[in-house]
Amino acid sequence: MGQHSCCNQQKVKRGLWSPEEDEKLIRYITSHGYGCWSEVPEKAGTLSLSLSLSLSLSLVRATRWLQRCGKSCRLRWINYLRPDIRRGRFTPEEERLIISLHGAVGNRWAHIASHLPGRTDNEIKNYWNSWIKKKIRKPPATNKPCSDQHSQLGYTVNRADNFLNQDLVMTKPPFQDAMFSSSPNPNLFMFDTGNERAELFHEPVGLSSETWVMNQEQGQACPPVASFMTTMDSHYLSSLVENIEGMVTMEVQSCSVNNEGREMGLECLQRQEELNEWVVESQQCPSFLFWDHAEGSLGGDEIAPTSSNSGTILSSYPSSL
DNA sequence: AAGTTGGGCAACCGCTGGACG
DNA sequence: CCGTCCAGCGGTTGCCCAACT
Repeated sequence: MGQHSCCNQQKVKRGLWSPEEDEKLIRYITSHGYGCWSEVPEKAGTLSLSLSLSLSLSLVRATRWLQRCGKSCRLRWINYLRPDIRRGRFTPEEERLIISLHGAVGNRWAHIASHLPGRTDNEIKNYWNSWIKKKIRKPPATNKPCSDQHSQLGYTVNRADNFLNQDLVMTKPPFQDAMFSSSPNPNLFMFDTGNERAELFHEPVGLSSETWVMNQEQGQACPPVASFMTTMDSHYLSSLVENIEGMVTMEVQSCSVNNEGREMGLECLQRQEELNEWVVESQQCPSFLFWDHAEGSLGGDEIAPTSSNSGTILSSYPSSL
């Protein structure tokens, strides 16, 4: 546990920043900008020296340098002192965006922050972690909007809590398009690939109720079941269950993934038949999420053609999200 | 009133990758 | 190609303070 390399040169202070230190940094950055963070502490202190002529010499000596490492200065500026920082509670819109983006990109806080002007990655990360803690502690809800319908249909309505103790695969490189290209029902899945992943979360294809199609088998109008696969972590799963009205949760236990996803697809197909009934009854438009909690790695190139994975199918992704 | 607990969050640490000599 | 430096990132720590006992 050594000091960071940039902190070796001289004795640096750690811990909370004092208002004086903040002032030094702000003065320096606003008048000079920041080029090389490692130079900021000394230069900021020098600037402060010229502004501190009225102080006693000893005090000036003591404050000559901003006794922080450049890294600390950078962090302080980016996370706290920057003028465009937006503070205060997250709005519901921001919350939704965070949930959506987190589902798409995982713990890439900087990426998520880039979509929320004025918010820092640190802030979002802290928010997410504390928020999730709260969610986990919450006692299980007893009246999910769809629970009645699902119990009638024999669906398993899961709560996030049921999954939180399982080993989860955090967001991994996305699945490959070709991975399950010959899945028995091509409508059942869409596969998120690379950069398209986030878009899928924003605008799940086929979720519009205006594009309902005839279900040939049942002869009834039925919304297309737009589906996509993703790896999800427990946090995101929790947020879905807790916040999305009309959440439908379906589970496929211990399905295996063979080289073409056939076996998994078959099981999903059975589920889809059940789902179709529900769709007709409820006039709702769900989609599938595939949540993998398999042992070992899953996702992207790491999916070996013959690997066997357990998995969970979660459905419902209302278009209102 | 004093001690304890837990949440919020600022700050730190270690790692990674890009730039550059 | 290799080594060094540095910015940036995500995980983690630890402090502060309010709520609770």
